[in-house]
Amino acid sequence: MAAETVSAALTLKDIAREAGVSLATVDRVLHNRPGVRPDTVRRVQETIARNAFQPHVAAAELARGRARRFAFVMPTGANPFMQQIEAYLGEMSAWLSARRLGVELINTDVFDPSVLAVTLETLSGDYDGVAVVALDHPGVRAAINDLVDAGTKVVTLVSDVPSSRRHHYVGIDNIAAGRTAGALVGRLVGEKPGKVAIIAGSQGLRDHAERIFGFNQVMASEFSHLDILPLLEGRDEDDRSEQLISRLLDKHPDIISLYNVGAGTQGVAKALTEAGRERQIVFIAHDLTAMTRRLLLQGTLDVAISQNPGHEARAAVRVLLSLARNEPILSEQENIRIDILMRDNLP
Amino acid sequence: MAAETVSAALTLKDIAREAGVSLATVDRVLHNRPGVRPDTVRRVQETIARNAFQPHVAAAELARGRARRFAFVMPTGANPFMQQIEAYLGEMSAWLSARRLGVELINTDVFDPSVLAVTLETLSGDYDGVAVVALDHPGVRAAINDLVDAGTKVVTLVSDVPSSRRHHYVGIDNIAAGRTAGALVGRLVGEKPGKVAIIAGSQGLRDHAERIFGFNQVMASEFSHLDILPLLEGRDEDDRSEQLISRLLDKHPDIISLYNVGAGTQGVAKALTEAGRERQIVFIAHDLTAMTRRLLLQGTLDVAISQNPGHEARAAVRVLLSLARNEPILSEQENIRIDILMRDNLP
DNA sequence: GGCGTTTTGAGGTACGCAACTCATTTTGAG
DNA sequence: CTCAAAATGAGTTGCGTACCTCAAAACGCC
Repeated sequence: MAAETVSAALTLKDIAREAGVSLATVDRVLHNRPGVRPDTVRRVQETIARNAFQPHVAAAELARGRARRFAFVMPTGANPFMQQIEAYLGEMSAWLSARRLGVELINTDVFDPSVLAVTLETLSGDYDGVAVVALDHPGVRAAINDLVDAGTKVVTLVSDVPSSRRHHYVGIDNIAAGRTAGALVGRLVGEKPGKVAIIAGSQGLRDHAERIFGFNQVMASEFSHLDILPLLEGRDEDDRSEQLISRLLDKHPDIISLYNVGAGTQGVAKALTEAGRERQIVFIAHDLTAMTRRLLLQGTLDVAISQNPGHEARAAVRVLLSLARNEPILSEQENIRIDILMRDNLP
Repeated sequence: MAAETVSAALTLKDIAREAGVSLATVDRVLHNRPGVRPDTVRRVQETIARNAFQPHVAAAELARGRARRFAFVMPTGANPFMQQIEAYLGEMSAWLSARRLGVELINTDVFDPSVLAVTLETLSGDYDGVAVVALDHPGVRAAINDLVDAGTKVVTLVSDVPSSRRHHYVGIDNIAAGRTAGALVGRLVGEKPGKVAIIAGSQGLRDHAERIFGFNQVMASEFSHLDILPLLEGRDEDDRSEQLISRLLDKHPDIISLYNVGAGTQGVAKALTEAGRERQIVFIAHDLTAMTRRLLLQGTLDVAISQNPGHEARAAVRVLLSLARNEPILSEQENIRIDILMRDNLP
C-alpha cells in the first residue's frame, strides 16, 4: 500500500563524514569557494549526488542572515494588465515578509530604451534579482547583460529579450497566442464567408506584432475563404479604437469577426454595440479584466485570450528566488499558459 | 521612482520589548499556549498586528526540528490523469526534500467507500496532512471528519466531499466544465441542426454526473436546435467506448458533434476515424495526455477541456504546508482553472 | 494578611547551515 | 631535502524560532 521510504534527512555533517573530509571542505565545495583540490571536489560532489543530499533551505536561509531584495521594473501608466501584476505582488506581501524577501516596484518608461537601460544600470549591486518588462533593444540588452555579469539574477516579464543573457523569461509565446486567436475566429464563424477586422495598439510593439503574425499565419493557411481587412492601429486607446471600428463597421456591412490584439477593448465593444451588431460578429480580445469579464458574460465578447497576471507575478518571484538560492526551477510550474476564457470557464 | 519601504525585519524579541512582556509570553501567545491573561494576550496580539509581524518561516521550520509528513491517497489502477499527478509529485522531490517534507503515496480503491474510509482511519496520527481523491459517501465523510478532529490537515483532490469539514478542495468545478463543453459544442457546430452524442464513464461518478448536468443545462437553454442523443456509458474503457460509438455513428449519419465526458478518448477517436468522419464531427473530450495531444494536433479532437495535473499536485502540497504552518493560503494561486486546450495553445 | 493558584520572566538548548579564522598538514617545485 | 604555497581540518559564532524548565511575581479568595 505505501511507497517511498522517508529519507533519513542527512545533514552536511553526514556528507562530510561519508566523504572523509571536514565540514569546512564540504562547505567550500558547496559554494564553489577556492582552495580545494579537484579530486576532493569530485569526491564530495559524488557523495552529495549519491545521497541526493539537499541542504535544508530553512537552515541555509537563516544562516545567510542578509535578506534578499528583488526589484520589479514595470511600466508607468495605467495599463490594467500591469496593474494586476502589481496588485498580485501586493497580495504576496505576507508571504514575502515571512521569508524576509523584499520586493520593490520601480516604475519607469519601459518603452524608451535609453530610459529603461539607465534604470537598469542604477540597480546594479543593490538587488539580488530583477524582473523587468523589457523592450527588445540593443541598449536594453546590454544593460541586462551587465546586470547578469554583476551577479544579479534577471528575469524578463511579459515581454522578452531573447538575445540577452537573462536567466529566464516569464510570459507567453505571443505568436502562439495570435495563432490561437486566428483558429478561434475561423472555427467560430463557421463556413460562411465574410470579412475579418483586426485592430492592434501598434505594430511597433513586439507582442502585438507577434500576435498579428500568428493570427495571419493561421488565417492564410486554414481559413483562406475569409477576407482579412487591413490592420487598424488604435494605440491601445478606447476612444480612438471606437472611432476606427465604428467607421469600419459602417463601411463593411459584411464583417463577421473582429480581433482586438491589444487594449482598447472597451472602445471596440462600444462601437460594436452602437452599431447593433454585437451578437452577429465574433469578437475576440485579450486579457481578463473586470470589463472583459462583463463583456464575456453579456455575450458581446466571445473569447478572451489571456495570460494569468497572478501566475506571472508569483512565477517571477519564485524563479528569482530559486535562481538566487541555486535551486532548480520547476519549469512546468513557471511556464505561463495561453488561457482561452469563455463565459463558462471564467475563474 | 521607487516605492515600498523595506520593512525592518522585526523579530520576536522586538515584539516582546514593544509589548512589555518577555519572549516566553510572546511565544505562548503565538502558539495559543495556556497561562496568559486575556489582557496580555490582547496586548501582544495588537503589537504583532500593529507591526505586521511575520515569524521568519525559515527559523520556525528549523527550530521545529521534526519533519512534516503528508500522505496522498490516490486511486489504484491505470488512470492516466492520476498518474500524471503522481508524476508531478515525483518531480517535486528535490523541492520537498530541501524543505524536509515527506510525501507518501498511498494507493487504494477510492471507489469503494468502506475501503477508502478504513484507509483514511489508519492514517490518523501518522501524518501532518492528507490529500485524498475522495468519494462523496457518508463513511468517507466521517473518516475525513475524524482526521480533521485529530488535528490532521485534510485536502480533497480532484473530487470533493463538500459536506465534510475538509480544510480545502483542490480541483475544478465540474458543472462549469460541462457547461464549457456544451458552449463549445454549440459554438463550433454553428447554426446547422443535427444530433449530438455524449458518452461518459458512468453516471454514478460524481464528476461525470456534474459535467453531464452542466452540458445539458447549456444545450437546453442555448442550443435547443441540437438534438442530444441518450447518454452512453463506456466505463472509461477504450474498447467499450469504441464499440458504442461505432454503432451509434452507423445508426445516425447526422451526428455533428461528440462529447466524451470521461476517459476512453482513444477508443472514441478510433471509432470516429474508422467511420471516416473525424473531421466532420466536432469532437470534445477531457484531459491532456500524450494521446489527446496527438489527436488535437491531427485535428481529430477539436478541444480538450482539462485541469492541470501538475498544478493540482503542487497546489495540494502548498495548501497542506500552509495549513500546517498556519500560514494564509493564496487562494488565487491555488484555484484550479478549467483549461480550454486547442491545437495552438497546447502547453 | 496568608494562602494557593495563576501568570510571567529569565534563561537555556537545539535546529542546520553560512561564513569566518587560524592552525596544521599536504603538495609540488626547485 | 627544503620551503613556500596550497589544501584541509577544527573550531567558533550567529541567524530566529520552538520548546522546555524553574523561579519569581502577581493575583484572587477566604
